[in-house]
Amino acid sequence: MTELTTFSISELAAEFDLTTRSIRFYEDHQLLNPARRGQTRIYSRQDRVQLKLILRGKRLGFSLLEIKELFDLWDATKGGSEKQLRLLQAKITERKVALEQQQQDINMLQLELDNAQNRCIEALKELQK
Amino acid sequence: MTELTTFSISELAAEFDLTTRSIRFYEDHQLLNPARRGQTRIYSRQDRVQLKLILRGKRLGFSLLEIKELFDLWDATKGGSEKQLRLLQAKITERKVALEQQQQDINMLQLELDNAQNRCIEALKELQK
DNA sequence: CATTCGCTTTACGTTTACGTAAACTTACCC
DNA sequence: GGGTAAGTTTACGTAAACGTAAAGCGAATG
Repeated sequence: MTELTTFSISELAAEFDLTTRSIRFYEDHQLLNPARRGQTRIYSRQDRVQLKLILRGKRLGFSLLEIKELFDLWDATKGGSEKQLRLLQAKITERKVALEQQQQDINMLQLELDNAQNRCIEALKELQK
Repeated sequence: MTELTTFSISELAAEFDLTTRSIRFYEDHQLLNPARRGQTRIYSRQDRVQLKLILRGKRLGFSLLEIKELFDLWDATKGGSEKQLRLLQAKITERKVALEQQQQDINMLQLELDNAQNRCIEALKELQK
């Protein structure tokens, strides 16, 4: 019962619809850290999860640098000093505030889109006559 | 009873915490279209609303081009042909789907941030001992 | 054994969203 | 009317996030 537990770079590229160039770019900027067999990159399921997180962050408008910051903060939790941990707390809170702002933005925009849609429907009705 | 109904470029820059350069940049790319008194730009409340929308779009990770597209679509509603209107419908739906995806992303990320926060709190408790 | 296929590094090019500097009007204040 | 504060255009610079091309390695396939 051998589960598929590793991935090649092009498998991941296909699955998430991005280029291998992008994936290597993320690695260059330390957002990924796959194992190697010789020169070839081998991605674990953990690496794949990590990639998912990157893409999620991107969809939310975070820069790669900000995403890296979040990863680093997360890693720092293990064995951080009190000062580190308090800073981490602050950062997390900061993110949460930003996300709440985004929630609001989304709600507003959804209202406007609904609005536009109605206007659209009305206009179509007009044309029907 | 004279209400404050127009704004200078630096007033808006101050209010929304951006540079005048940015505001002029948006105009260059047809996201704004303020009146002029001589050379000087004069922004109406409508212009201010428009600027708000731009910033909201940006916070949601839209590019300026995408934001312009939304504006154009909105404007096209007045006096669009049926074909235009149907295309607009499709675009709006597309946007709504993307926003729902973002909602999900936000929810997931919020869970993870809560998670991280708890982990943080636990780590602090450990240090307390 | 030659080739093809996928992966690799290296490196220069491109787009987006502004920053920054220069050189110039316009408006207002004393 | 001289200065200064705020506005203007023009133009070159820059960081982020890749695209794309070149040139090479390693394995497997006919």
